[in-house]
Amino acid sequence: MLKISEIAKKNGLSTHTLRFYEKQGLINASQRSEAGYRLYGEADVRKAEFIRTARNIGFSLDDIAVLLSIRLDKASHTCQEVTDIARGKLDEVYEKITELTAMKATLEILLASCCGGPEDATHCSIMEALDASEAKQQSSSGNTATNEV
Amino acid sequence: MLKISEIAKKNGLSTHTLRFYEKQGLINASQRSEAGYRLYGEADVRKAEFIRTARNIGFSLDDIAVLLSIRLDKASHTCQEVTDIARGKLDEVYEKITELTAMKATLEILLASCCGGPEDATHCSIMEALDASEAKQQSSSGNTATNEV
DNA sequence: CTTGACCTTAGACTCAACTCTAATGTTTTA
DNA sequence: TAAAACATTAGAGTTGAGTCTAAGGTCAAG
Repeated sequence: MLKISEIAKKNGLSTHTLRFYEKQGLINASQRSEAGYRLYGEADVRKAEFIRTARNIGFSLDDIAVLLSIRLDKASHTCQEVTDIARGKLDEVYEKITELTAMKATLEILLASCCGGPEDATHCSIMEALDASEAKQQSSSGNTATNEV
Repeated sequence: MLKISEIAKKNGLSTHTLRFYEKQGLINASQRSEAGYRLYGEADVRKAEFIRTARNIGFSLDDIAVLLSIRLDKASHTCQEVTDIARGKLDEVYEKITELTAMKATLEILLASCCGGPEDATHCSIMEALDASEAKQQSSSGNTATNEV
C-alpha cells in the first residue's frame, strides 16, 4: 500500500490534487492506516492513472467522473455513452479552435500592418484598426470568423 | 450625453460590465449628473468601442489597459510597444491552438477506434485506451503533442 | 402621487481546477 | 529523543471576466 505522497510521485499528481479529486468523488484510498493516513492499492494506482490520462487528453473532471462510473461497471454501459462524452469534448475543441483561429488571423493581419519599430504610435495601424470599430470576432457563437481588419 | 444603459445598448456591453470596467480602470464616464448618474460623451463612446473591439479580438483586460494608455498619448509610445502586446497575444494563441490540436487528434483517434454503438462497454477501445496509460498530451508546456493512443 | 423603469454603491457569487494555509497529529531518521 | 518529514482536516485563496444582489435614490408617465 502506498501513502499519498508515494502515489502522487508515481503518477505526477500532487498530494493536494489527489485530496481534491477525492473531495470531487473521483478517487478514494481503499484503506486508511491506524493513524488515518490514506493507503492506496494497485487498483487505486490504475484508477489514478486513468484519471491523469483522461485529464491530459482534456476531459473535464465532470466528464472523468462519468467515465469512471462507466469504468466501474462496463457491462451495464454502452460504447455509445463513451463516444458521446468524447464527441462532446471534441465539439468543444472544434469550437475553441475556430475561435482561436479567428483570433490568430486577426492578430496576424494587425501585426503585418504595423512596422513594429521605434516610431511613435501616432499613426500606428494597429491602434487605428482598434479604433476603427467594426472588428467582428470570436463573439463566441456561430460566428463564421469574419475577418475584416 | 448618454446614460449608462444608453451607451450599453449602443455598443453591446452590459451596464454591469461597463461599471466593472470602470472598477478595473478602463473607462470612466466623463461626467456625472446632479444625482450622480454616469454621463458618457462622444469620446467615451469611442473608447468603449475600442475596448469592445480589442476584447473581441481576444486581448485580456490587462492588455487593453495598456493599449488604452498608449491610445491616450500615442506620441510618447512606439509601434513596438503595440506590436509587443499583439505578438504576446498571438504567441498565447499559437500555444493554445497547439494544445487543442493535440486534443483534437487524440479524440479523433479514440472516436475512430470505437464502434459507438449500443454494445456494452466491456471491450470499448476508448476505455481500454484510457486505461492503458501512457497517453502523453497537452502537458501544458513545450510538449510536441506526441500522439500515441 | 404612485408606479415602474432607471440609476447608485459595496460586495458577494460564478466557473474550473486547483493551490495553499493553519493547526495539529504521526513517522522516520540522525 | 528530538528534529525533520510526512500526514490529517476544514476552509480560504487564486485566476479572469464578468454577473448578480440588496438596499436604496431618481425620474418620467399616467
